[in-house]
Amino acid sequence: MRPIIIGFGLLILCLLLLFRIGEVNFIKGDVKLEVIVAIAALIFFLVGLFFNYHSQKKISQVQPPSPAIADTPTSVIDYEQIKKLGLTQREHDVLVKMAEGLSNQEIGTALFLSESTIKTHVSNILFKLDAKRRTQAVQIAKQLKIVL
Amino acid sequence: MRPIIIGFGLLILCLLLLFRIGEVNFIKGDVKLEVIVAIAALIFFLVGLFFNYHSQKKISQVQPPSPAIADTPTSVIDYEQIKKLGLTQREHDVLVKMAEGLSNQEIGTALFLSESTIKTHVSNILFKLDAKRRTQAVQIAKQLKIVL
DNA sequence: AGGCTTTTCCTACTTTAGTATGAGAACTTT
DNA sequence: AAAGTTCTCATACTAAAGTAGGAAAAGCCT
Repeated sequence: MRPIIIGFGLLILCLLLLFRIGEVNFIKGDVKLEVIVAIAALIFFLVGLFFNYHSQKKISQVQPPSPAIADTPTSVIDYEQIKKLGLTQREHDVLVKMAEGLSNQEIGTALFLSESTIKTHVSNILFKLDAKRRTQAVQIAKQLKIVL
Repeated sequence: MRPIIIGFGLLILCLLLLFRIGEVNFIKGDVKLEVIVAIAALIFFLVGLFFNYHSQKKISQVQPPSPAIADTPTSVIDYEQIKKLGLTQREHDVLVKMAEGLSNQEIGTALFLSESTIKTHVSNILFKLDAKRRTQAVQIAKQLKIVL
C-alpha cells in the first residue's frame, strides 16, 4: 500500500505544481496554454492507465473466495485445485492467457510485464502442473478445471 | 488493432478540441486556467481508465465457448466445419494430437511419421485456422468443435 | 493416361519456448 | 522490524516450433 500512497502524494504535488506553473506563465504569457494542457492530459492519461491496472490487480485477487452459493455448475474454476497445486495468483493469470493461445510476448503486453517475467511464470507453471510444454499445461489445466 | 487506432484518432481529436476551447477562452480571459487544466486532466484520466479497461477485455473475450444447448449432443465433432476450412484428414489427425499437448516429435511417433512431416502439417493447419501458434490453433479448433 | 490432391520428407533458417540462476522490490505475516 | 512469499526482470543458453521452398510417391477422377 505504501507505494500507492506515495504515488498519489506525488501526483497531487505534481498537480499543484502544474497549477502554480500555469498561473505564473499565465501572467508572464510566455508559455502556450496548449503545452500546459497537453502535459496535464498526458500525465492523467498515464495515471488513468496506472490506476486501472492496479485496481484490476486487486480485484482479481479478491475473486477466488467469493462463490459460496454456486452448486458446482458445469463450468466453474476449481480454486481448491489451484491451491492444492500451489499456483500463485499471477501464475494463474498467466495460465489463463496461455489457454487463450497467446505468446509469451503477448501475455507480457496484456499484463504489463516483460517477456522475461512471463517466461519465469510459465516455467513455474509447467513445473507445478507437471507438464513439458505449454500446450500440455493448458490441456491439464482444463481437465483440472483450473481454466475454462 | 483497428479499435486502438480509432481510439487514438478520437483521442487526438479530443486533444485538438481542447486546445481550440482553451485558445478561445484564453483570448476572452473569462475562464481560469486551473479549470481548463482540471478538465483536461479529468478527461484524460477517464480516457486512461477506459482505454486500459477495453484493451484488457478484448484479450479475454475470445473465451466463451458457450456450452451448446441440448439440440447438439454436447460434444461432437463438426465435420462440416472441417470441410469448410479445407482441413484434410491427416491435418485433422495432427490437430487432435496437438490438442492433447503433444510435441511435433511425439505426434510423429504416434502417427508413424517424421517430425518434418508433422511440421508441414502443423504449418498448414495454422494457415487454415488463421492461427499464429499451435496453442491458438487448439483454442480455435475447440471453439469450432473441430476437436473435443 | 494425365491432372489434381494428399501425403510424405528434406534442407536451411528464423523465431518462440523453456531452463537455469541470480537478484532486487513489494507484500504479508509474525 | 525481521522473515518468508510473491512478483518482477535479466542474462545466457538449449530446445522446440514454425517458415520457405522443393520434391517425390500414391490415390482419385473422368
